[in-house]
Amino acid sequence: MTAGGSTPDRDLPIAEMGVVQSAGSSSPIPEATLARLPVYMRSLVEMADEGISTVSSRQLADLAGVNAAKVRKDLSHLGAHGKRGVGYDVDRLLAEIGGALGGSLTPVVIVGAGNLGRALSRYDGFMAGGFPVVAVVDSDRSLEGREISGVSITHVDHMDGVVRATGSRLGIVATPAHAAQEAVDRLVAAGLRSILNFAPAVVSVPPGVQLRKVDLATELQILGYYEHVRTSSEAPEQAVG
Amino acid sequence: MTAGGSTPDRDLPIAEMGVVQSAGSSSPIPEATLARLPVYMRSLVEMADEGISTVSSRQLADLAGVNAAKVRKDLSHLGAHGKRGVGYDVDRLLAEIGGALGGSLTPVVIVGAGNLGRALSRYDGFMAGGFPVVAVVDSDRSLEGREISGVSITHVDHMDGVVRATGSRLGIVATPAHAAQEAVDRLVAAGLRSILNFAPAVVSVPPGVQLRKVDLATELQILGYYEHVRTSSEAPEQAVG
DNA sequence: ATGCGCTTGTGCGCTCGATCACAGGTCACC
DNA sequence: GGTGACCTGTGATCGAGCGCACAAGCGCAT
Ligand SMILES: NC(=O)c1ccc[n+]([C@@H]2O[C@H](COP(=O)([O-])OP(=O)(O)OC[C@H]3O[C@@H](n4cnc5c(N)ncnc54)[C@H](O)[C@@H]3O)[C@@H](O)[C@H]2O)c1
Ligand SMILES: NC(=O)c1ccc[n+]([C@@H]2O[C@H](COP(=O)([O-])OP(=O)(O)OC[C@H]3O[C@@H](n4cnc5c(N)ncnc54)[C@H](O)[C@@H]3O)[C@@H](O)[C@H]2O)c1
Repeated sequence: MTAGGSTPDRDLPIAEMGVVQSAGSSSPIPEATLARLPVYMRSLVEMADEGISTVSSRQLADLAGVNAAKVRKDLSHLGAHGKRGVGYDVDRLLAEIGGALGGSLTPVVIVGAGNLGRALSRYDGFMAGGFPVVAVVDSDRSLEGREISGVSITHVDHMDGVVRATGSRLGIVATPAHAAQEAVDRLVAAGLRSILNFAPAVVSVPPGVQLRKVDLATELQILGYYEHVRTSSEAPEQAVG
Repeated sequence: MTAGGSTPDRDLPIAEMGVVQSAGSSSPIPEATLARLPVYMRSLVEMADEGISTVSSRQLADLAGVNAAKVRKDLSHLGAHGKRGVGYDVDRLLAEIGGALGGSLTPVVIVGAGNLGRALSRYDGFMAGGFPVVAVVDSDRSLEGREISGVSITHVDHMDGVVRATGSRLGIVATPAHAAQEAVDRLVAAGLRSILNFAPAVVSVPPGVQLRKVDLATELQILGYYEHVRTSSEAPEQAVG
């Protein structure tokens, strides 16, 4: 029950945990930086479209809504050398970030063709971002064969074959919570090593499998907390001057 | 996020550092803890359903997939006193967490009734979690009046009235990226102070407004990065071929 | 050639979160 | 009543990440 990949608890060999070492050409790249690279990329694409060829860390920081020093440190992680006194070359930066993030297409399989699964399947932003949805599976046989934006739904029992046939490298779980662990297990069994889970359930994966979760209910509840605190401290009037 | 509200501690003058403390009853509760409370809550609800009345930090930690000490420290933040040698009372803990997170219902308004907005509107988990979707607005007049799970779509121009009439306290932005800033501005103008943004755009809000974002594309890209690093370090021979 | 303004790259201190470890409290059982 | 197993609450330590601030590099105007 203790999630191996998501929360490195006690039993994991610490040596293997942290980052993905140095076989490739790139450096480790810290998570926090990693999470910002796509944001930079979006801003850079916009600039490139406008014909801007050079950008300073300050400008990029403003567009991305972060600190300029952070931008510089982030970019330094992927060896992107800008010119002092000038800034960074937009096109080169795009290439560097793109390369660091994986560059080529990463086909995605979605498990669960309900409300959320269908919305995700139809989302063209994934395709645009290099993550084409090439397969959708569900346990509901009545959905079998139905098409969603060019991809026909397959029964979850055939996941193995579908994953292999389509070359999916990344799985998205959009099943009810009680089926999430099973869905994840099947994805892992099919050979996937990167999974994004939308179900509000704690699932465990074997070591070496990357599991991330998107917990919308939790996001709402965090906002709800602040809302609650605000209203209960605003109501009793401004006691402190 | 140039947002003044999204990361309170960073943007505020250090003098103001303490969070919301003064008037309210509860302590500040750190973000990291806040994000885990809903997870604990889910596990606790399950246990309560099974008739379990007492839980130790170890048990809860296993269910939530985290460290036991972390559970204890988290719970200590909301003054939830367990009994040494025994554990925590499940029902009391549920009440305490529920109270800390806001307790009562927090009505939600969704901006943008496209793929994602409709999926979110139909999601009954929000209602179950205390966040009923009481309003849906869109700029597309052809959607006006159409119903989604009991809520009829209103034109975005009437947002003010709808928000007031429904008592919405929390806004969800599910518009295209280019309309996100406008949507946020309108929500703020309507009096909302807590917003969850799904659009992949950097939006800014006035100080005091809580803005959180859910960036699905970024999640995929982070996974894609690890996938990329793994494959390029696992199959150096095959890749060269 | 030289000075000046602009920008990068990064060392440093700080805060926050995670984990360990242990003292102190509780209960069951004999 | 005493003993031992168990569990909580928290001080201490460690690491990640953030932002400041500055030295070093670059290019243009003169
Ligand atoms: N809909 C939303 O907006 C939303 C928002 C936040 C979180 N979520 C979460 O996302 C998940 C999906 O939500 P939804 O609204 O799409 O639910 P849904 O009930 O509409 O769809 C779930 C789908 O999963 C399929 N399924 C069930 N068991 C399966 C299995 N073992 N293997 C494969 N497929 C299986 C079902 O047939 C169904 O089609 C849920 O866990 C939900 O909590 C949804
Ligand atoms: N669909 C997904 O699964 C998904 C996944 C990740 C991110 N997103 C993001 O969520 C957002 C919505 O995605 P979608 O697929 O639902 O897009 P969509 O195009 O299907 O829907 C967008 C809706 O917003 C409405 N809209 C446009 N401008 C508006 C305005 N100014 N005020 C109010 N409403 C307005 C449109 O009329 C439309 O109904 C996008 O930013 C997208 O990038 C979507």
